[in-house]
Amino acid sequence: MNRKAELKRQQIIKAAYQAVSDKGYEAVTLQDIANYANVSKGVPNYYFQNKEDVLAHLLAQITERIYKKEKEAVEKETSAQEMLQAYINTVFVSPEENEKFYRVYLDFLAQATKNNRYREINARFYQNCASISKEILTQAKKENVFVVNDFETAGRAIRTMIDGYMIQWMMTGDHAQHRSYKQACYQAITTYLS
Amino acid sequence: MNRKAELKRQQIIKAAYQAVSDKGYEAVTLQDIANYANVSKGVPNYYFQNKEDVLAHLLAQITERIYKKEKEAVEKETSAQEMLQAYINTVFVSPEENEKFYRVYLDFLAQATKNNRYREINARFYQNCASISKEILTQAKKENVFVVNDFETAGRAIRTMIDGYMIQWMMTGDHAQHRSYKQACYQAITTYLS
Amino acid sequence: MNRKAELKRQQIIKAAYQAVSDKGYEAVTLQDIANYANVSKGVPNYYFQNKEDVLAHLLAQITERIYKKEKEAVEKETSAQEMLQAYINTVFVSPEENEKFYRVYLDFLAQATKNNRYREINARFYQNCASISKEILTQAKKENVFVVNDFETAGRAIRTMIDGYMIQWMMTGDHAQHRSYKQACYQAITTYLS
Amino acid sequence: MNRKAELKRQQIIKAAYQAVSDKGYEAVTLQDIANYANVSKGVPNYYFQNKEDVLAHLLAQITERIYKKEKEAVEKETSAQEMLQAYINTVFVSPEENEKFYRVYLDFLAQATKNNRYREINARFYQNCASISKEILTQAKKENVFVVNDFETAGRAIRTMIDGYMIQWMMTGDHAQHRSYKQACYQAITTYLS
DNA sequence: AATGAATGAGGGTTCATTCAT
DNA sequence: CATGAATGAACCCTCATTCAT
Repeated sequence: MNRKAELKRQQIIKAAYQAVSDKGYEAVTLQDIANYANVSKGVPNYYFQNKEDVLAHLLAQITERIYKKEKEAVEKETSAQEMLQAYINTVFVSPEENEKFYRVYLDFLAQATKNNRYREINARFYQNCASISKEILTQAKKENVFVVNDFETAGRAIRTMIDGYMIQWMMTGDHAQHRSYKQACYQAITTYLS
Repeated sequence: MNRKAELKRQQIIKAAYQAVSDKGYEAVTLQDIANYANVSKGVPNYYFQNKEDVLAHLLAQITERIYKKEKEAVEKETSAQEMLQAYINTVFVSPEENEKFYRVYLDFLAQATKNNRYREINARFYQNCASISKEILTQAKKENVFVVNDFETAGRAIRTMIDGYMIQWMMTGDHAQHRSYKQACYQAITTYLS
Repeated sequence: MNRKAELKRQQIIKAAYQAVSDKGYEAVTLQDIANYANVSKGVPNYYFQNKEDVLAHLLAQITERIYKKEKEAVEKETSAQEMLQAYINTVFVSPEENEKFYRVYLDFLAQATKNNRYREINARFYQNCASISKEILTQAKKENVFVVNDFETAGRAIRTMIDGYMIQWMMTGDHAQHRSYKQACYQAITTYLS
Repeated sequence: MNRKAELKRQQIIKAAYQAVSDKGYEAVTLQDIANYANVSKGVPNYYFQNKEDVLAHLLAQITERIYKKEKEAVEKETSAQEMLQAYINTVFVSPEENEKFYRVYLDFLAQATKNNRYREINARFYQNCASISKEILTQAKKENVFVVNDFETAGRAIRTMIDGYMIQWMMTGDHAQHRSYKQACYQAITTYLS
């Protein structure tokens, strides 16, 4: 039975992702989430403590998924250059998906400044991202491509540029510029690492 | 009379700044703003069309102020190195002020993905920031310190790193690390430009 | 379940009838309606789109009910004279009921000049009233009592006098004069038709 | 000085007429009235006790004016037929003016069922209207055109038909039908009196 | 386990009224 | 006299949450 409950929770979180992406973090209602999940209004409250609890689980899940996708993509490659490229490609996957994810993620970042639960979830995400950078940089060192000693600092810089460029692209509101921001991001990172 | 009204509007915007910083964009109420301004509930609506109007004025004002401060600080200096240092110093002015500003600013960035008015205000801010970078890079070229040809791309990279590092620092929630993030940011920019 | 909901809607409309009759169309609040229905504040909004929706349903219902009552009463009779008498008797049913209904109905008439939805509901009511008059006049023609050829004109005249006398009686605010206004109305109509 | 004050009051009442006619009794605000009168927001409250006081004076004034106009028009004529015709012509003066006046007047009638002050003002208006009818009927008796003994009853019937037809016309919302309702009204009255 | 009716706090907004200037 | 800034009550409406079924 616990198995069934977990499925239901997944269904609700998935619906919440759609709902928040479409309506926005502040505009979304539990009714919206229930509608997207094709369940009745009381269900989200039945499977979660309250609205914030649903959204916190959503944040935890989407950051976890994104991380796994990025990690997988990077680990498929062998050379440092390819790994970095794969990383960036997976982050800048497509205008549509990026818009959807970052709309939600930006809302969470904004909330996280006042909400410790969100902050902690995001901290884990950052750590995970750092581990990806570390993998790439370790390989780069082996290959003697980028010679970086302080993995932590460089990893932070990489994520900084990814987030920074993504936000700047989001602010343009222009899908057509997605490719150029992606390239600029890749360029900036390699320039930085060289 | 118009003078007095302008002062009142300032008072309300200032109160809104405090209120949004404390409660967050979505949680703040007109009652909160009125309370922070020590006026009655109806006053914000008397001086502004509606809640969004108050907040849009707030965004416009804080971005404008930040820009002017940064510009002034940069223009006081003569060498490119000092200009960049002054820029970063002004951006990373203090944990307290940065926390206050970026709490509000992050909220607006999140909103801007769904609200054109905010998006436009932010676009102007980005342009202004680009003009500061340009000034620095122009001087750098003269001095032959950083040799950058594409000012736009480099300017974007600079702002990207500033925002990126600031957000990462915000997510730590730790005032003590402010200095180290500032240095990392400076380092990353100079590394990138070299 | 739908059955239950319909009952609830009826309950709210009935409460709205009382509330509007007591407080007036413009003065009545959703809170009033909720109070009269012995439900909480949110219920009217749960069963209806908004306040106007409640009131439009109220208008539609009371005009429909009045019409049906009048029609039934008229169709019970056989001679034209009796039919007319029954019509007038049903319209001028009692000071209490008339006061209640016309308080509400007058409010709606006043609103109808600015609100198309109300105007249309009233137009249907007028048509229904005209059909009653037509039935009476058709019978009268058979009996050779009143010889009227233009049913539409005469029907309009009948309703005109009914509404006109009723409003004049309302303005007296005097229940005791109800009978005399009813008689005057009947007299005026028969005089007009002869 | 009292003279000047009276002028100001007139100015406000006139503005209130325009404002109520345009916005409706329930929608009109003191700000609207002040705007139409080209005075500041505080003025209506300065010259009248409160909003209702303004509106009560408005009702008293417009009914008085209408009565005087009707009376004058009737007294210009000599024969009973012409007097009645002049009466009806003055009442049904034009679609525009009638719509303006009756929009306001209907609102007042609706209010009058719950507001004694309005009721009394309207009662005086009805008396005045009755006196006009009486004049006409007196002349008619002299001429042996309509032989009516009970002036009060007949006068009431006349006003009933006037109000009734006017309201029915208002409900059509159609300026083009104004003429036909006027004729129907005249016809109905003469039929009734014959 | 799931529903959805019901609650009621709290939001933004409007506006009559007051009152210092 | 006149202004219009300020007040705050009251409106409609939304929605998270509860709970009987």
